[in-house]
Amino acid sequence: MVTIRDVAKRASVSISTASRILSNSPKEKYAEETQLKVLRASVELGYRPNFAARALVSGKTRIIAAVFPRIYDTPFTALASLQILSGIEAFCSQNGYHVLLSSPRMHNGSIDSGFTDLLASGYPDGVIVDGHFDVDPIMKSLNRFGLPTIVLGSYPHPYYLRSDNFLGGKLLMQHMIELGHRQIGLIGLPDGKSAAADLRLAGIKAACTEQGLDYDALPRMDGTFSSDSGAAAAEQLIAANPTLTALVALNDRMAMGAIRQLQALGYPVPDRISVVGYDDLPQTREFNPPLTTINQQLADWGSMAMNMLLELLDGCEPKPVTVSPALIVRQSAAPPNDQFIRGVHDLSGHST
Amino acid sequence: MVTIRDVAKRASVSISTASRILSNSPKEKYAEETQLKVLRASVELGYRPNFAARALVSGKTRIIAAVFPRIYDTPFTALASLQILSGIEAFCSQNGYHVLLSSPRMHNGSIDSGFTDLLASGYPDGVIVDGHFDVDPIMKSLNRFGLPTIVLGSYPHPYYLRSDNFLGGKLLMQHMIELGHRQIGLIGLPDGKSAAADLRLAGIKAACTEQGLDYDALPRMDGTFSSDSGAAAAEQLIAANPTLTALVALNDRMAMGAIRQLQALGYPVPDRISVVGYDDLPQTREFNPPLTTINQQLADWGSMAMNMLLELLDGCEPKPVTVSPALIVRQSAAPPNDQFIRGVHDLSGHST
DNA sequence: CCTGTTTACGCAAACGTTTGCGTTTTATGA
DNA sequence: TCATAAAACGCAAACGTTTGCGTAAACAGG
Repeated sequence: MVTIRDVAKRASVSISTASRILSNSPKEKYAEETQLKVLRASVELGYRPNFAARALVSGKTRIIAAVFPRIYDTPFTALASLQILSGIEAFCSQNGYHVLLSSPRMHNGSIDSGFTDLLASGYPDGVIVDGHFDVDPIMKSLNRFGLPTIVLGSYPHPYYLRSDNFLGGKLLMQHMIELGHRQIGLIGLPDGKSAAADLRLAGIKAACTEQGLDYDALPRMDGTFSSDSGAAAAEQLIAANPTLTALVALNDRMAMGAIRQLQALGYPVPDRISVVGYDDLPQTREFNPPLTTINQQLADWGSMAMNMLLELLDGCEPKPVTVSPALIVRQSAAPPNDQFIRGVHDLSGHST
Repeated sequence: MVTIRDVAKRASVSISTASRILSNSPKEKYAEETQLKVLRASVELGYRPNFAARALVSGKTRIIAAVFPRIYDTPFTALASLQILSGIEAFCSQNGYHVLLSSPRMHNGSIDSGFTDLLASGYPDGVIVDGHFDVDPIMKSLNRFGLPTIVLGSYPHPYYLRSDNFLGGKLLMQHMIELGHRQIGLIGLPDGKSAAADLRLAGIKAACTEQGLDYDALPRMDGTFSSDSGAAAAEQLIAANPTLTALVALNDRMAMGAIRQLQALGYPVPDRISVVGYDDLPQTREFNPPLTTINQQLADWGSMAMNMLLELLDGCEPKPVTVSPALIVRQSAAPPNDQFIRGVHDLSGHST
């Protein structure tokens, strides 16, 4: 291994001079000739600063821990997490940071000791936690060690980055109402199950109120996030309310399940009934029909979170950020089709 | 920060004694009383060894770099990568290692300098590279720094971990033949495009030869990995060969596209025609019908790769591993159905 | 030519560990 | 009781950097 000592010797300067030139500390000035000597020696020897030594003296590792508790459990949310991770990593590699991936596992109630050791050993300079799940024990550990932390999602924390789920729900419902739908079924989630879902529903309600629709009169069926639960909810909703012209699901998976079920029952989407989702999962683009949904701009989250974290590392107080989602109009929602509505009872007889 | 010095002082022993007891070096023996004193002092003060100092003196960081070049590009292969990553991380956290995630980006032809800096700075002790894509420039960098490396996939390397694609293809084809299919269409990939695909085809051919089927006579249409290309291939195949009773696709995405297209054209799967894929993507389970496919045991790859890497770090020569894939029988393939075969021309008239 | 200031650079301590070797204490044997 | 061996522990160097401070050289003004 070629050390800074070797470089200094070859350039016939002292170690401190070499160090200062190589890490171009801003304050000091050096003769141009000296700089060149050192720089040349450095490349000739292929010098690479030893990171451990740097970390030891500076107290900074330039490592960021990305804590994504359940990234491996559920393939669907995993893709969303990956989008965020991608942003984090891109930002880090451009700014000389590195990403340590950590997915702490629960060991009969308490956290994986590997995780706490990681935090305690002065390893990462800062942490970005995916707070979309229940991360209470994790946050407790983090607080204990006082590491600069940014939280993604709804978990309460002074430095958060989250999506405006209220706005998202509102945008989605506004779109359906503007298309002309009045008979709208909701595929929801049980109240209190997910903070994000509750807010989306609140947004939906707000849109109704604004447009003079009675939210409480809308038929609603709750699912469990999964595609199958969406399918079941759709079947029950349409059976109980044959005049529905639209279904609003609180996530894409349930929306896709609903569409598949409706198609199987002989209800073309969107010709007979419109269905929209929420999340803009990658596969919704390849879905048939491509899904109208809400995109949370996850691709930008990584760099935004890192910017906040770097502020925090600089000792500043970053402002928490609430990201505005965007409506993505594709082909699973269309204006209600009178022809189908009149023929609804005949049509439904087709289904097996 | 509480250092080992503090612990030593509180236990009134020397630093070296404290160090040896805390890092329980095997050779030395200490009076039980001393051990207790030190251990007690350690927990009372909440001592955590400083990782940078350890790394500096030992020359080992206990960091493993997981290099997944295009993990963020393609959501589909991303899920496979995540499965592997999950295994790597689980193994690492159980063995006191940490995972540094790196997805080097190409910058007009040459690699992201952040990546090479990472490797050169003595950061990771070892590297696991996903060699399923074109990783030539990355491997060049790695070789330059001589880091212990394990390669996943078909990229040529002394220490590899790969799937037996030949066997997978063979298992898949055998299954179709055993179900009774003889009129089988292939949804392939252009020869030479992917080493894995070529081997899968070779395995398919071998199964044919064994069972007395003329491989070269099988109608084949090549796709481009994507769902849409699978749909197009299926449509052309069935149009040109109306007596086909089965389609074998070289990956799940094309298989799923094919099924969707066939269903849209009025060919029920698997009643009229069977379709199988390869990869066992997570979504194939929720697909309708659930896909019969080949599982590559990716969940085990992480720990296997890590075992190889640790051997390498110990100075041993790990044996490269070829993992045997497994046939996953679900519901997208069934025996050929004579009734449908006879009525094939009538049925196809139904499609729009 | 002398004093004072700036510029350019070097000395050495410090960061928190590990570890080879030396030293002290205790146990062993005669 | 003394020599010897074994056990238990401490000293100090080393890992590769960064950085506060000191110093020599160059330069300015009088």
